[in-house]
Amino acid sequence: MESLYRPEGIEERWQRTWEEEGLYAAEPDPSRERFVVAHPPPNVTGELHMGHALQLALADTLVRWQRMQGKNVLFQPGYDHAGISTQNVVEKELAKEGKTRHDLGREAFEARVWEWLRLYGRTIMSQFRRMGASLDYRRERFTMDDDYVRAVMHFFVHLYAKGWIYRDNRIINWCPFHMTSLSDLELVHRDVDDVLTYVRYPVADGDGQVTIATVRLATIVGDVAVAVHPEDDRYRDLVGKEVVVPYVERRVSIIADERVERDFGTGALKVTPGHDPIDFAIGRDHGLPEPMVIGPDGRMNEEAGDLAGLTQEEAGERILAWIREHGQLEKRENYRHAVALCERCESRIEPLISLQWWCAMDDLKQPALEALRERRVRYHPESQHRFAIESLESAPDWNISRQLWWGHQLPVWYCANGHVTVAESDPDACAECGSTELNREEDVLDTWFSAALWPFATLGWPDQTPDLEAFYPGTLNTTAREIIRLWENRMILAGLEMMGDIPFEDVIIHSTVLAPDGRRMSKSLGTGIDPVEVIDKYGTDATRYGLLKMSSTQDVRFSYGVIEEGRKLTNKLWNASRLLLSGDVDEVAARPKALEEHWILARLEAVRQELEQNLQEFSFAPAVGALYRLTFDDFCDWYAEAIKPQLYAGDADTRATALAALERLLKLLHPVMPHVTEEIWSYLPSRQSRLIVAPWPSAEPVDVTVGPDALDRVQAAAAAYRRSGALVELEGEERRIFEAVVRPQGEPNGNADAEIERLRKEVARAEGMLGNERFVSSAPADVVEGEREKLARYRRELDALGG
RNA sequence: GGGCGCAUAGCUCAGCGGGAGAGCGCCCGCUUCACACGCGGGAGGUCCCUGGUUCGAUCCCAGGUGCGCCCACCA
Repeated sequence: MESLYRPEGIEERWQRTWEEEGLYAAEPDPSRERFVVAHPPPNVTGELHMGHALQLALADTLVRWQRMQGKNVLFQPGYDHAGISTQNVVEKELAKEGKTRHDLGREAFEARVWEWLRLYGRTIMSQFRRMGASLDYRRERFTMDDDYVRAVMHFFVHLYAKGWIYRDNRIINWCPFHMTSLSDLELVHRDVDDVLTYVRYPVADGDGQVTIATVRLATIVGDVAVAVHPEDDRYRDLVGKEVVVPYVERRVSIIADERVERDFGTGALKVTPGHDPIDFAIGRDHGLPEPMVIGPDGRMNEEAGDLAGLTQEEAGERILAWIREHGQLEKRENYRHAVALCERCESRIEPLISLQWWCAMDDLKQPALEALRERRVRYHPESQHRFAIESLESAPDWNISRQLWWGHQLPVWYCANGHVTVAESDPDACAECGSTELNREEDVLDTWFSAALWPFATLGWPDQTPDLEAFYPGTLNTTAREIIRLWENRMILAGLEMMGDIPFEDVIIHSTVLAPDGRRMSKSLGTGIDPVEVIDKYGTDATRYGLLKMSSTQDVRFSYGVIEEGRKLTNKLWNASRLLLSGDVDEVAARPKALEEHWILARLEAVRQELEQNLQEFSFAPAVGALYRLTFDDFCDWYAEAIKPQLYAGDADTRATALAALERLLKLLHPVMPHVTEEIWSYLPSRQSRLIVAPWPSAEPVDVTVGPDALDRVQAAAAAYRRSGALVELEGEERRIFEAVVRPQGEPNGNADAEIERLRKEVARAEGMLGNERFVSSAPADVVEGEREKLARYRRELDALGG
């Protein structure tokens, strides 16, 4: 064993060994309690990023801990086909060849996606392995697997039969690049500099005018009304009258609607139902026509008359010129506001009316809301639980159709007579008229529609498989904040609807890892840090440690310092075991006799409890902090130093006990740092199995006759001596330990006077507090008692120093 | 505009009613037979501001300031 721990080969070797020996494998076993984590399936085209790395570190730590506790663990891996995202990647490939998907046609394009995936996709699991993630890789699932597709169709047909899936013409978010609708959750908003134009609409049959403000002049030709707030005194008399829309010179009514903001612009809103969500809602309620003047390509269409074929910008300029000529321009002002963009291509979203498939949420979400309110499913931290409930309560009907080619095609067929047939597999004839001329709906489903089934479709559902029986409902899920509405909530409602039970009990919403400068990690900003590079440099164990240590707050800045801390911990542990494992090693048995031996076993037990408490509460940062202090301060700096004389003297009991202590330390560290601990474990003569499946220490009761505070006096004396040369008198075992640990460090710096001075100040402080009657009478008894004990100890130490 | 969160040592962050802490960085001393990627010691802080509660507030409450993330149909 060399003195520097080198993780490279060791980590890779254990990852291979664990997997080959089947130690990640999960099989149904009703005799054991289960622990099931359906890990979020990454995009099939994806690469490991810091969010994945943190997610894996958190989940795998819990998984390994539970496995050591003897639970039947299923840690489920797999991929998501990620509709629009994957299609985007392959279309970019095609673009390099100067082709579009339309050049290939749908079938050839789909074949091309599969081919691309065969060559370049599904590579992320090897990176998951490098994170040490103990997923049952034999069970890898893909949301486009035949069985999974069957599950998705079953889900759709079920919801349709209940009347919860319907088709309707509504305003939707249209991406003119991808030529598809998008849900609200697939948009990003960004501030842009725009111009707000104030345009006068003359009142027909009379004097006066109404001025409206708009940033989209081109949509004027689609205006069907002007709306004002019903309680706006400025316009009260005009409601019911008509105004003339500029350029098209069409007469439209002035209507009253509460959705109009009185404070914005002039308080008058031009109503364009075809191209604005609010206008659409107002239009529907007032029974207005819904002309669309912008086509799916983002250009003006035939409805726009002589503007047809122009871009919106060009059309806007023509209209502006017309308005100027007619003296109807009031003013133009710069205006910065947020616009909606496609999250994949950042094209500006066109709101337009389109015939789409929808999933009604009102009934579907009720059981999920109940489960959340009753806390049968719990989000952590608590603030996210409230957010999850609120966002589910307000969830609108879900646009589930996408005009893409990559995804689950809707199981819907149209016959020549216009009837709709919905079936799990290709129907021979129309369910209504028997027509055999059937055309399948071309749209595919929103990726999240299939993802909602992940916890049970991965187990063979809709078939009643042994796996489904054994591993549903699951236990835990981990995810990022922005995924709550897209995925977590939908898994809960799908699980309750189809399985009659929740998919998991706890959801950990983990931190967002920001770049070291506090900005978002993103490739486009150049602020991303590749976890694989971090692993290459520091090792997987150190990276896991660092990520866990960072994970305490909602948003964390990535810090190499914390990863480095983890690396030092692996190195320290490595060297401590070199000390304890050198020489003749033949026995591992806790036979504590000396004070420090009892003490370290008590410390290990105390930290075991602290660790369990922290992990149960998903408080990872305090957990790894406790492990660090245990290893460095307690195990190495005190215990190992204290036993050195006996160790060098060849005392068999000391060594056997030391190895037993090391064994327990390795077990506590293993969930966080699996590789270095398994490597050291392999040198222990007593080992009967791999550390990964060794029993958690709680199964081995330790005789704790000496408390964790047994070395307090020695440690205080050592601190005083090192700080000032003050020699507190110690006797017997305490003196022996003091000399073993402290003396080799050389002579102290200062002199005893400084220590005496410090102790006097402490005595004065404690006396002051205990002399305060309000404190003694109102503070908790244990606090007062604690102060008394401190005072007594300070006085004793002062006496010992002759102060 | 809404929600959530954060402001503590030069940096990254713990602590969250009774002594202000860790890691890194910095300074000093140590080639001590596990580790110099180490050991020991040290310097360094109106615990963001203003009020309130309390015998006592970095910690609880209210308000303010600054920052971050998520969400959002004021055209």
